[in-house]
Amino acid sequence: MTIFTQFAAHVNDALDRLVAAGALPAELDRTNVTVEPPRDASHGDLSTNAAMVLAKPAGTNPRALAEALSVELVKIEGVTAVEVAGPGFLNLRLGASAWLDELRDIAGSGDDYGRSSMGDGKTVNIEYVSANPTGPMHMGHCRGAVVGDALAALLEFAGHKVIREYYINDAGGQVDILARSAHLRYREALGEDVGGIPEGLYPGDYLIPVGQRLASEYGDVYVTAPESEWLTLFRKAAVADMMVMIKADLALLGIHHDLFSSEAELHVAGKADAAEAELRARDLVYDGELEKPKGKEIEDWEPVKLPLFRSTQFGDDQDRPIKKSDGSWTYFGADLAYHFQKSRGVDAMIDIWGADHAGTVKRIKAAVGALTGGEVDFDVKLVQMVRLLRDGEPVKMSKRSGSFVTLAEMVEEVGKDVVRFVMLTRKSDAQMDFDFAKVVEASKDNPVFYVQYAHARIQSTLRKAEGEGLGIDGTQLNLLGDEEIALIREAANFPRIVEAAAKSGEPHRIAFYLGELAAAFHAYWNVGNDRPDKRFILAHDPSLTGARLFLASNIGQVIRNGLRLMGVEAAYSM
RNA sequence: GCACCCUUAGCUCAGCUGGAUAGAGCGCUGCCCUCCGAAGGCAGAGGCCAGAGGUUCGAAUCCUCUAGGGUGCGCCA
Repeated sequence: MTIFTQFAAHVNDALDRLVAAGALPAELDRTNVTVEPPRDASHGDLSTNAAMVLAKPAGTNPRALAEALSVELVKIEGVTAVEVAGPGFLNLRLGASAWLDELRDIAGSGDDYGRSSMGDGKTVNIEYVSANPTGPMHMGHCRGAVVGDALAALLEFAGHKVIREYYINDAGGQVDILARSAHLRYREALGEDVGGIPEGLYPGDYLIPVGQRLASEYGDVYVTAPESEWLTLFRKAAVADMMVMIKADLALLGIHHDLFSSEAELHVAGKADAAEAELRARDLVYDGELEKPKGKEIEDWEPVKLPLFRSTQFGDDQDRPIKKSDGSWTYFGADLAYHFQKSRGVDAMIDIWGADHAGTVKRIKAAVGALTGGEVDFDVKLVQMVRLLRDGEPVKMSKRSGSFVTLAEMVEEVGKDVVRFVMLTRKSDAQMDFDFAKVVEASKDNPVFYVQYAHARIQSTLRKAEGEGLGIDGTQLNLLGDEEIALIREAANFPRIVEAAAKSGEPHRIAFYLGELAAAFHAYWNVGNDRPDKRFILAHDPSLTGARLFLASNIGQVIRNGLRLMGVEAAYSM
């Protein structure tokens, strides 16, 4: 229970008393009643919109209801003043003890401060990364990976049971190309001069060891054999190697999935057929012809009869095929089956996709909704592209096809924590720039540095105090004054931010919140520049020092909790 | 042609799912360090929230249209 939920309950009780007194009808919908800190701190500690929300249905006006409610609110313990303001806001002022209690609560909860039961133990499957198993992770995958991972941690902290899943696209044409590329490297490993890598195959050097492994395992058995004899075998081996590489890349970012599911195995298990049968039974799949696509000249267009999903019923501009003319599954068809399968036994599913797949969101949501009968919440979160810059100039990609800035290179240059933090400093549906020079700058306009610096400053202060024989003391918190309580007020927002971020699926809010908390801490710190009596360590006053160190240490706790949700290690020195 | 995302201070972006006088950093202006708390601090200027309608006690936030920018759009993945 936080200070906000606690007083929300008190406000609710006060409304009950008005109902009991006959001043308010009993059956009013109170879901829109909020008890929040006002934006402007001068308005008080807490603010409720109860009078404005309830006045109309109660058949009265906001000001009158506010006056009546204020009489009840002043009776609440801890409330020192109630004002009716503006169009009918009720602003509450709290005594210092309410905030000091919250500070004690931070200390008592420690790593669990901010944890919420909002999710009610519901199981959420979150699928993210799911990069094609054809090469190492590159920077394009990075943001989705970080956002997905942070969201998973956030949902877990907010009371959900979370399954982190990676969907391996190991059944499409691109893994056949991978197999052929591996075959070429295999021949190369056996001493053949293969020359350059032909157009249409993956040129990356990372396939060389795959070829070597295949060579040592099978000798020259498959050198001249027809593709049909080695394709499946090589594909499987190459995909396995790629996944080892991808997992290693992800580990560099501290990302570990609980579940890796394979598209190929899905087909073997007949899941796609089952999904198709289900959809046909509901007349959501039929055999029909596709229209010729607009806006693009296609020379070899021929109408063909295909099994189509009725996505136009759900707002798509045309029905979409689930199988190709050769009878194999389209990506959409397989994806549909995949979602059908993973919807079993979960309460909600979230996919993190790159914005380039935006066009397919509608149809997959429609299909999943139809297959699950709307029983499972399903959301697709799109992550926009990242532009890589260095000192404001776009980073040049190598001209050679198949070459890109890899995730490993990014992490190597700036570090895991910087990559993770920066990727969370924008709303995920807005594009962002990642400037290699700026993200490591030690200055105030670099939020990574600014937040870490606050934490490091707190820790070094605690170390310094210890060196002077002064320690944390939470027994005389009443020595803390208004400026210190302002800091507690900021820290106390953390649980609300966690819930709001989890509910909206927006982990970036944690990053921005930490920036604000750090700013509040630095501001307080800076008061000590001019006024030595406001410094944390006062050799002549161990009691006040102890109380302030208690405050500082718990601000540090909140920063750590926030950083942990982002997957970032807190710095203990800079 | 169509779909999705974006448009808030000179620049880069927040804005707590509809609340009060729209915020932060950078940049700009003016002040503030002869070690030990200036990789900084304080104050100020700067806004028709792209535009137009609508919804209601109340809109940057929700709906519709328009204009810009981005991404994507074959049975690819």
